Amino acid sequence: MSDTPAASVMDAIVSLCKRRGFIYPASEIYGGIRGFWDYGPLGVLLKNNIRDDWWRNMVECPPIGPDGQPVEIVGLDSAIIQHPKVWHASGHVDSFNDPMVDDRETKGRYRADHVKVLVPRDGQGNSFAFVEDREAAEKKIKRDARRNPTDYDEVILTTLPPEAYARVVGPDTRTPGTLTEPRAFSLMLDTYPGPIRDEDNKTYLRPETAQGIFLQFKNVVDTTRVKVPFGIAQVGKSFRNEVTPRNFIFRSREFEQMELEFFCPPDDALMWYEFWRAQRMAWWQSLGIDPSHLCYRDHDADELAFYSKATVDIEYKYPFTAPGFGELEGIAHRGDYDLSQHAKHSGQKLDYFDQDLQLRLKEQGTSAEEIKTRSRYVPNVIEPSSGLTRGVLVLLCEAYRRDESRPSGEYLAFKPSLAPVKVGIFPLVNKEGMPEIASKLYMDLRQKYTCEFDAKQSIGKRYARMDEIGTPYCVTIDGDTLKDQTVTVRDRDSATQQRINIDQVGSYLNERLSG
RNA sequence: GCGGGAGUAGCUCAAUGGUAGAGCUCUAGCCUUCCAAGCUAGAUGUUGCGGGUUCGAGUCCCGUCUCCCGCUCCA
Repeated sequence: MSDTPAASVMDAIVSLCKRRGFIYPASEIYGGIRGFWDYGPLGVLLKNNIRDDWWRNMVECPPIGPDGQPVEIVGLDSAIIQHPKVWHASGHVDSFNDPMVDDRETKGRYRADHVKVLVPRDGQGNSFAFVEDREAAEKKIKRDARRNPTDYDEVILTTLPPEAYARVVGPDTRTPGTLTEPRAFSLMLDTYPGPIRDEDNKTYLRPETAQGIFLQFKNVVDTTRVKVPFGIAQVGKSFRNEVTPRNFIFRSREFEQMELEFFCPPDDALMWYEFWRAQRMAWWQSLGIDPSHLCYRDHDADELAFYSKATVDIEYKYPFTAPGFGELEGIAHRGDYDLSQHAKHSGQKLDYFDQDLQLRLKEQGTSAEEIKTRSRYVPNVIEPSSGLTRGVLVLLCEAYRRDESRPSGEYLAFKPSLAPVKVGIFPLVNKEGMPEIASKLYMDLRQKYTCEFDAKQSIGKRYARMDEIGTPYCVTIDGDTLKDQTVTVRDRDSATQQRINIDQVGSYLNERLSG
């Protein structure tokens, strides 16, 4: 990428995406709607190409496991809307509803349940709030209230009645009464299935596809021949009320995820976590992303969800985070949290009887009692969860090139197999039999590849157009084709040409576009 | 949600309170034997939206929406 400032690189990418039909603002003719984007003719091709590659490498041709055998993964497409109890069981209703308070004076914002308050025991005078720095609050007590901190009790802000807020001094100010009352931030989008809008009907648009997988774990085990360890993969839309949708499609309120829930025996969970951690990085690199633009970020212990034993993010160096990185995929060791939660809330048994393990333990001479307890368990889950729409953004950022020496000035260097359009087919001149030959070649190639036939304007303009949308190859029929059946194939990245026989075009493309 | 900046053709941008423009793109035709060539013609605007001030508003004022930057948030 050039040394242009990050903002201008992003602006150029956003502009190119609209100009050439990759991504448009949603509802644009009505002024747009915050956090939503539409994928245009080329955008949907690019997105589908990433999705199909993921599906192929997960479900149809999964990687080879640690034991040398291909891992077993099946697909699923669950509903976006599920029973409301699902989201209580999963923890989303509680954890996605953090009450927040704002400080009108300092413009700070705090999670209300993280704010603690020192309240005078005799009820006289102001109270002093703090988040972590209790000493600062005590200092204010001594200096501003001229009292002893031991005269105060520590309470959580949310336990105070609303009328008490007027006498609370915010964490980063010395004036009382600047804090707003806690406001709930619901990070899930509500919906009311059924013709009558009734609070009893209230449920949510899923904030992740994963829960649908857990809900069908039992059905998949009972109705297909899978055996633990195995995975269930799903691609689909998810919805979150992000406080601040920002950075093009990076953080939007409707987005698309590619998630795998991999179920394994508790004893092997750490091994599978390491396995997927490596596999997922390898997959992103296989899409043509420069390894130096990707990194792992292990979550610190205090950052982990309470049920997670380990979580790592795969991050990408986006133009708007550079030189830092931003999240692309998370791989979480979720323990047995999800299945246990749903077992508890639904009253259904979601454990698994492991016959293979039973047999192995028997061979090892384990006691009958131990075999019994160890071969029935709630599987642990390793969850590689990636953003498909973030993947689109990453490939656009990664492919974007500036080259002033080119007619187009900029082009997209997608890995050929992922490019929205694979081949441009042009008659050099729109006469003398060339259009007919080009048209015939187009009709032939379109059976296998996304192709564009273009006979308009100068050849340079046509090449430039193809550069801008990232088409890796252009086949041109010229005067020589009429004499010796040869055509030129132009390579996008080098802008050089090669002359081959028209009959070899299919195999030429085959070699370069498969994988 | 807060603060700052911005919004004019598909894109990039002009226009002292006085007739809304340019370049590129795009379309049609001519021309053209390899990199946005040339010629001709054409299309695209309720100046984000809604009010107000004014004889007259793209321009000034108010509201609102969207985008960008910084906070905040992102189990």
